[in-house]
Amino acid sequence: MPKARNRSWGGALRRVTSHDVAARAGVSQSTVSLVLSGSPRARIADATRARVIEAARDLGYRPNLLARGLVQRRSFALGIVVSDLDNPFFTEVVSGAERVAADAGYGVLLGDAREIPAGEHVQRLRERQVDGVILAGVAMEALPPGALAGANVVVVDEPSAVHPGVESDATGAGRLAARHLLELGHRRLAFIGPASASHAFRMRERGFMAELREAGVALPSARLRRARPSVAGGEKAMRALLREDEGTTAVFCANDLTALGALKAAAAAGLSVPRDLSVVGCDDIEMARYVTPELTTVRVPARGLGARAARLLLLALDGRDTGALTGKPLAVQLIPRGTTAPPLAGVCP
Amino acid sequence: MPKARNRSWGGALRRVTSHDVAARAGVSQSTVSLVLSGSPRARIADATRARVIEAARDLGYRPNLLARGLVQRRSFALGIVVSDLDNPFFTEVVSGAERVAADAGYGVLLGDAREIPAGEHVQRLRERQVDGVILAGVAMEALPPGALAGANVVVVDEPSAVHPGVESDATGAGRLAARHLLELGHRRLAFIGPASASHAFRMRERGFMAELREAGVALPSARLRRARPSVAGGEKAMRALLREDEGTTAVFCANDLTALGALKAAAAAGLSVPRDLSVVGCDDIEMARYVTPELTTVRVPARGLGARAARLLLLALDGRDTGALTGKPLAVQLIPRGTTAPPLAGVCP
DNA sequence: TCGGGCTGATCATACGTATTAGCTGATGCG
DNA sequence: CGCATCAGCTAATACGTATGATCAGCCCGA
Repeated sequence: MPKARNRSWGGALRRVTSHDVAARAGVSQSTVSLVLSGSPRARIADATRARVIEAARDLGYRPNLLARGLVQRRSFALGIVVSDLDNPFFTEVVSGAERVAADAGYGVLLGDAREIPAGEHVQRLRERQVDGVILAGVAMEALPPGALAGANVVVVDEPSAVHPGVESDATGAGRLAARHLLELGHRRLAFIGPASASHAFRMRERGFMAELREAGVALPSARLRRARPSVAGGEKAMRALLREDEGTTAVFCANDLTALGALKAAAAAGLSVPRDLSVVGCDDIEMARYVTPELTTVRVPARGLGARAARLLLLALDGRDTGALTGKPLAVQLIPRGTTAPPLAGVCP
Repeated sequence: MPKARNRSWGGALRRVTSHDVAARAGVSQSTVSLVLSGSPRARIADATRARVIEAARDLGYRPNLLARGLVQRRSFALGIVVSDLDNPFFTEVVSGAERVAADAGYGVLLGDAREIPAGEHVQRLRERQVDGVILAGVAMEALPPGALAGANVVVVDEPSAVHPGVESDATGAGRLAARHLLELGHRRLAFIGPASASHAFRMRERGFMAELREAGVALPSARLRRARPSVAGGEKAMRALLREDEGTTAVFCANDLTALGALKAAAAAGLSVPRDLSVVGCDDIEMARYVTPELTTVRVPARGLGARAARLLLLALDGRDTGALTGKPLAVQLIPRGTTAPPLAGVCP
């Protein structure tokens, strides 16, 4: 059997390199590099430039970004770590960030912090030399100290003295929910949310409470329920609330998944929403429009947060001024739908 | 102002390299490499090994995976390109793949084919030297010829003579839906699905049609509606169906998003589901359980597909036998819920 | 005494690119 | 004619790691 010259199967093809292009164009490798990716002010004769480009096209040359990254000390990739890839809110954040990163020619490395802790993901991403990292839904305290030292990081909905951040108006979200329910006439309100280290959750709760306080409405501790921010968590918390408390007429949930769980539990208990109970969520994930009745919620622009985080990161990498993008929280908006209504009057209207 | 020795701000820290570790441990760089990532059978004295490990720990050494990838010609990363990152089905596929890849120490590069075509994503991923690529929801014909030449590719739910694939039993899904509706007594059936190049969609349709044919039930062309596989597409198609056709008692939609759209249109037309119309979806995305009534659908294990694709890819990269994982489609399962019921009898039961 | 085998480490090089300094010939200028 | 300038290209090197070849001892058997 004769030795195969160019085995196209059973072994990796030899990648075509800039040296191959150089040989075919009759120039040096440096020239190829200058033509194909050098600064545009490089002085190359038009004829030479054309020969190189043609040779590259003929050979199907593709630069090796690992090599480029090694010498430039930039990988033109960024990482994004989210707390829960199964939460539609975070997949929207990812989706928004992916789009602007890809448009800018950046690669996107993904990390889901459910199985592997966020700190570990950050380590790995840094080993891969990503130019920056976006953290969403990850509490800073959950990271080992120094994990982010010297890294370009943008945090979503989490305050940081050292890293720039992108945030939604979480306090405002809580206030909007409270005001909506108060205006409908509710006075016996409950809150379901996580005892989470996550800042956004804390602020939604705080805004809700502040608005109640300012309206002179009290929220007894029995109506403050802790739950993991998932459907199952919301369901469980709602069951407990219904068991231990009689008079609640409206409940605000820290996110939509929780609210969906609450709706489930309410239905299971034979309650009719919004007649017997009003429910407000937060996030406005797509699902919120498909439950019946449709979920009243506070819209948080997840895709916008992701996109803005990516833009901020890219600007910072270019050493550009990031002032214009930082500072002002993204606006949230109450979306009144079908799960809220005035409370049933005591006996008769 | 004295010159800062080690500026920790205002400039990138010099990364600590294996040379630094070598210097501190009093050995050569090669030794460091052998200790930290050489084959375990490398002959290194225990004392030396300990010194190196300690030095690495003290300095916080992290290997540069770009450099490693360059020399090993492996990046230990894989790419995943999906047709639509906003479709929960595909985010589940991604989620499943990410988990097994991360567990195996692989990085995951993400590409969304809505803005940038799949072929372009594949090119970029190959420039980044990913070891393999997973394609989900991407029709092979949509790729420029040769885009995958010489690459390790696993396709999800798309047949390929050249690349290994992972698939669900799409024909079976169509058959299950048909059988379910037939058993309930429906005879005037409709189908809503994309005129898509995607194989899974075609097979779902084909299975549905085959089952009807074998049962001697005809499906007139007015009841075969084309729609983009999204909520909006389903809604539009359902509106058209209701406008142009009177007698339909049940409809099978090629995926759940389409079915949700159909439900929307039905409700808008004043129809009561499942009394006036039965609807069956396909995928069993999480949303399916939150509409009211809950959507009857055929469960396709999205996460399983993603996980299996990743496992298959990793096996292939190790040159291991992939036979055990390939071949048998993943089973699908009818999930009867609230959107299907027997048809209303002609006049009176 | 010599050679052979073994252990434990190092030397040198390659991976594919970007980039700086330098080379060559031609042109301009006094 | 002498020298500086400049366009257009190349040679050489660095990026940080992995790895095959090599080497220094050292012990042992003949």
